[in-house]
Amino acid sequence: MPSDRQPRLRFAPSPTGYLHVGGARTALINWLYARHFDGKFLLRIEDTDKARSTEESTRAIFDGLGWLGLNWDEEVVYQGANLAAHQRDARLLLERGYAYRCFCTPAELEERRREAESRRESFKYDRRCDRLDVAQIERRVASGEPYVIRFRIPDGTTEWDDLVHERIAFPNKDLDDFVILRSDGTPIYNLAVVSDDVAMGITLVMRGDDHISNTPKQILLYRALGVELPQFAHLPMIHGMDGKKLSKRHGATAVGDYQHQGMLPGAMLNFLALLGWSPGGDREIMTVDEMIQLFSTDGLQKKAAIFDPKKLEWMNGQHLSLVSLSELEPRVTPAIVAAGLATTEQLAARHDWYLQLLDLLRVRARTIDDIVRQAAPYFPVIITYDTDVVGKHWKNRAETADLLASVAKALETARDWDHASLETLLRDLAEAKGLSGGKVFQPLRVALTGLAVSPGIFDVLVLMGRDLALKRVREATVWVTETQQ
RNA sequence: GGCGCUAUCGUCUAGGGGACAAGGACGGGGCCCUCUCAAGGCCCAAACACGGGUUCGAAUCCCGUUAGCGCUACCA
Repeated sequence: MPSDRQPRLRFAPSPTGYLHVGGARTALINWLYARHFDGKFLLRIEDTDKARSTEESTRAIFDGLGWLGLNWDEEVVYQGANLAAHQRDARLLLERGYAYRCFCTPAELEERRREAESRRESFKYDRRCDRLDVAQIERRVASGEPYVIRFRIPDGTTEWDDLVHERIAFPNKDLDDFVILRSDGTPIYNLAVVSDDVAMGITLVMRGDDHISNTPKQILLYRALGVELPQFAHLPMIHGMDGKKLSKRHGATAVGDYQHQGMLPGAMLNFLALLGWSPGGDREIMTVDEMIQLFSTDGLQKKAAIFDPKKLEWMNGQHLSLVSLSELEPRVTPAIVAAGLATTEQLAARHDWYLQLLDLLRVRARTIDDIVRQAAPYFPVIITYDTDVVGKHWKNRAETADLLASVAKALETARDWDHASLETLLRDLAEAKGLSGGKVFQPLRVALTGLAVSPGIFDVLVLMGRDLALKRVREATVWVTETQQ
């Protein structure tokens, strides 16, 4: 039984695009299994399709996995490098009589497929080349006629106990004598996968359930090769909101897209894990370590899950507040710098202040981009006033200009620039003017931040500092005065 | 067409014969808190696809139907 060995799992993407969220989910579940059961998680790049594989895609896979923190335990295996082994296995199967040469050309096959279709029959290779006599085969091979190697499907039924589904069975009569080696000597997917999985000592093959129909073919290959079978687990697909397989038209499908949208890797992992796995009960928000600890194949889902970006955002907001500031800082800083608000050096020079700012802003942010947007007013940059907000809180320009001028004057007199003092000062001002707190604080918030959303107004003042705060209020006063009709 | 997989609120899910007039979360609606927003608290609407069995009893087990999805290459 595979269970008495140390579990060895692999994630085997083909480098033909970006790291898709579905792929990332598959990688994550493999990784969680390996980490929970103290096994090994390996990475294999399936680059045998030279035409579609690119180095850029390979890098994107590394980057995506790296960002998510899904580290692999041994050197990356490139399938293309195992060509000789694949050919050797194909040869072996031919010699042992499990496979045979087929001289039918792609054009002939296509023709027969079309005929079958017109007769509304399903096409299956008719094994005509398996009936060729030895002398004829030798003659055709000697003449240099191209041929492929086909695997001969035996009679019977092929079945296995899937870790996610239960028993899955395929009558062998429904299986086709599939090609394992092309006429140019390169291997076909199913052969390459089995050959590599055997070589890598994989004990559990966990992949998307779009591979279910490949599994009986692969099991037959394992048997013919005379090697021990791994366990299989087929994970459900991820669909878009319309229930169709997640694709480009659903918007962001690459892991990198979410990285750039300001998601935290921990939140992404948490969200992806819950798309097809549940720890049971009502548990939802988890750190990576908690997921590893809680992981169990019992919670694996059979049903395809729909990717809901809304829930991802919510979850990211939860993680934004949950992670330590030291973990958050390096995620946010590059975005702050990229937005031109400050340089890394400037942030380092006011480190305590910066952390305080982050701590205050993260409460009401759902993405890192939200934090950056809200952080802008605290840096000496030009801010703009949101039109909707102006219309709401600066409706009467003359009154607003008057109010802001009074606020500025009051703030100038502040002896101590701290929360308590400022609160006393401004509440007194409101009372003197016969206004409710909100009538003063809201217009002031707009003046300071240009936004309707911010931390408590006194925290904003303290964090902004006397000079910048006063500058913002004076500038707002001028702006209000100049824009009134 | 053939083969396979799947089926609980709009979405992610709990549940695995009696604890279910089905629980949690996102999203939606409302209220509270409050200087705003977020967070938080409280409340509301919202689901066992359908039909047969098995059983004293079915969301749960079995069969069928339907629907969705996947595969059906000298792609991976």
